This record gives sequence, C-alpha cells and structure tokens, in this order.
Amino acid sequence: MEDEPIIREVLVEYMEIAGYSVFVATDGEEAMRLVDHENLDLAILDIMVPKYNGFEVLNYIRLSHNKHIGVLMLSALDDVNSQVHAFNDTADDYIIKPVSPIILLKRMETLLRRVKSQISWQEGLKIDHEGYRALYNGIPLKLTLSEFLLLQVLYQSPHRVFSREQLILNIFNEDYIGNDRIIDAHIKNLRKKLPFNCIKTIVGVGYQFQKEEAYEVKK
Amino acid sequence: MEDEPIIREVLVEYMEIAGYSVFVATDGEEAMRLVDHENLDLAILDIMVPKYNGFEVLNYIRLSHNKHIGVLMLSALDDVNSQVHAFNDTADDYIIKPVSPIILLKRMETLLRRVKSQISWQEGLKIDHEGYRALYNGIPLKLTLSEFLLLQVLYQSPHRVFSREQLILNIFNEDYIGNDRIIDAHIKNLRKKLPFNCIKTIVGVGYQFQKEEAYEVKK
DNA sequence: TTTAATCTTCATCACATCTTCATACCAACG
DNA sequence: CGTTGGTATGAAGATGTGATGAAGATTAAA
Repeated sequence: MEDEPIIREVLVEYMEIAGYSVFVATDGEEAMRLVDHENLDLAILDIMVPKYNGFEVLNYIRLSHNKHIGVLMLSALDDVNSQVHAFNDTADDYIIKPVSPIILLKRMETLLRRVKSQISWQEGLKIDHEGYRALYNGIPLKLTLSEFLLLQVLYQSPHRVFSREQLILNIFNEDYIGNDRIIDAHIKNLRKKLPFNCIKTIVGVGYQFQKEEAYEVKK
Repeated sequence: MEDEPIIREVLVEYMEIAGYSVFVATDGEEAMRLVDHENLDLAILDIMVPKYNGFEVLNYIRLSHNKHIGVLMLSALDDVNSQVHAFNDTADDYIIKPVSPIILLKRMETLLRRVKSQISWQEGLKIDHEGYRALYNGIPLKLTLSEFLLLQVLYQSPHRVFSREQLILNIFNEDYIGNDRIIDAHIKNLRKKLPFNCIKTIVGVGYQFQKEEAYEVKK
C-alpha cells in the first residue's frame, strides 16, 4: 500500500523486476482482503490510508491465520510515538518516506530472510479469541471461561513460562485475592480436556505451552 | 558498540533496565572477542570504530559459530551506499544516529523476536532462556531446573571456568548452605543428558563449557 | 427458590528432584 | 609402587513440589 500512485508504481515495478509477486491494495479494507485470500510472506503498510489505517491492518494481520508474516510500516510521520506504536503492535520495520526504492527492497529482503526461516508450530489446535472457543481440528472443546483464558494466555506465547502469579494476573482481574494453587486446579481440569499433553510444568517456575516432546534421558 | 561514551552509557543503562545483559566493546577487535566468547543473541555495531570497522565485524559474525545472531548497524552515515552495503552483508537493521533510545530498544526487541523464533530449528545446542529449555537440533532436552540453570550459566560464557562456589551462587539463592559437591552431582546428571561432552572439568578449579564443534558425538 | 455449573480451597499422595555419602577411579608425584 | 588430592559415579535417603479428588462456596441459570 502506498498513497501516492506514481511512487507506488515505481516501487512495485522495482519489486517485480527483483522477482517478487506483488499485490497492491488502495485502502485498508482491500489490504485485509489480501491478507485473507493470498498467501503473503510480507506486507508493506502505509499508515495513512482510507477505510482502515496501517495500524488497524497490522493488528488484523497479527490476529489472522497469517500472523507470522513480516510487516513493514511505511509513513511520512517521523515522530517517535508513531514508531513506538508500530513496534509495540509488533511491526517488523518502520520506514520513513520518502525512501530510496533500493533501500526499501533491501529492507524487504532482510526481513524476508528472517520470516522465511520460521516454522509454524501450530497444528490442530486453534484459538477463536472472539468466540471464546478453543478448536481442535475444527471441533470446539468444552472449556469453562477460566480454562479458556488460561489456555489462551499460554497458547499465545508458546514455550514461554508463566508463573502462577502471572497467570492469575492474566486470567482474573488484578484484584484477585486467593491461593496460588487455584492455577493448579484449572490446569488439571484443562489438561483433562485437551486431546494431547501440551501444557508442561516447569517445577519451581510455572507452566508453559509446548509442542514438541522432549528427548528421553539416555541410560 | 557506540563511539560516543556518554550516549553509549545511556543506551546501555536503558537496555539493562529493560532486562538485558549487555556487553560493551570499544573497538572491532574487542567486539570479535565478545562474539567468540559470549553467546550473544544480538549485536549492535557502530560502523566507525577503531581496529576493525562495523562491516568487518558483521562479516566476522556471519562466518562465526554464532552467525545467526541479529545484527543492528548503527551509523551517522545517512547515504544509500552505506545502507545497501550493510544489507548486502546481511545486517538485519540499519539505524542512523542520533537515535532515540526508546526506538533503538524497540528495534532491538523486534529483531530479537524474529531471531528467537528461529531458535527451535537451529542446529546444535541452543538455550531458550525464556522457556527454560535447552534445545539440541530443535528438540528440547529433559532437564531439571537445577540442571538447566547450571547449563545456562556455563553456556552463557563458553570457555570461562566457574568454581563450584560461583555456580552455587548462580543456581541457588545465595543463602544456600550445604556441600560444594552438590555441583558435581548436578554436573554428572547434566552430562548424561547432553549429546556432547561439552562440560569440561578443570581439576582444582571448576567447570567450563566447551563449544560443541570440538567434540565427538556420544554413541 | 432450586438446580446446575463453575470456582476455590484443602488435605493427601506420589513422584520428581535434590543432597549426601561411600566407593571407585585417575593423574601427579615422591 | 604406593600415596595423595581430587573427581566420577551410583545408591539411598531427605525434601519439596505438583497432581489429584473431594468438598464447600460462589455464581449463574431455570
């Protein structure tokens, strides 16, 4: 996306000569449609565009099926706040216009190098954030609200270890007063309902969502 | 690396407050030494520094054992050639000075997010600090907490010899009272679980981590 | 109000992990 | 060749933590 047609033409041509397939959207809505219907590796988002702005598209991407794609924000705004906003929303780069086409291309390729080497660890388990549902191969699991919230937090940051305290903060309001061990109880119930054992205990630390099984100890 | 001491101080403090371990080099040679002797996740390279410049350090990194780390080039040079040069040499970002510390931090974190997500498939032994995991060729080893912490400390500074006392301070709370030899026991158990004999005993002194390439694979 | 679902606490148990210790081993040295 | 100082190792006991089921409390639904 790029709000000035002529510059956009140049950039697109540049990228196509370099061997990339390029899709162009003229507003945020169209961009979202591309996210849904094309298998993108990278998105270049102009912030100031009609319908939905770049930040909104960015957030849409990160909640989408293709959330791992590289996102490069493009803007005439040189202020710190806008940049911090972009990075906080997990943009991968922020480029201030006007930009030399060659530098844009180099930054694209640099990001692609990192993006391409990622693997998607997700398999059958999906979280429907809006619907408060966890789906396994499309079939919803019957979770209580606490169980769902617990799974959601763990699932969103796979392999990150959350202490019981952190989980309590994430799941309940921060004014919760009660025993740490409430987490144990919910974990127990959640584990029973999950089709595979993906919640691992880190003794003395907390719990994490994990995909791979660990090596067995050699004898 | 940063050629102006005062600015560097501010940045380092900023990063440490944000929770990162920071090593500072004042010239290219020292930077290369850090690449060899610390297990870095990210390098911020000033281009104009003594002994070896930032580009030379970048190339050194990409040919090194830690070639996958994120590299962020920092320079007062605003010209296209220098930037293209950096990206061609597979830098991951190029920031023009002066830069707001918060933006530098955000760009660091953004890059780290991409670097870290590559951990899981990288060859060899990798430590996932956040996830309390040690990965061998992407597959987690089943370590206890003490074993993990032990490996983490040793791995963080390869070739540095740690006394039992130092290791106890790093692994347990400082109020630990007990036999030194607890370390021996954990080392023994840890060695059994590691695919390489990478923990070497320095008789009369302590233990050190040796980089795996120097060793034979266990049968 | 009654009923059902969900949350929360608690006591008990099982097991992972830690720690010590005794013995075996090894290298250096006289 | 034996002694010394140090480490490796396996076993066994001690400790601590999490798992679990039951039961009461709370909340929501009927």
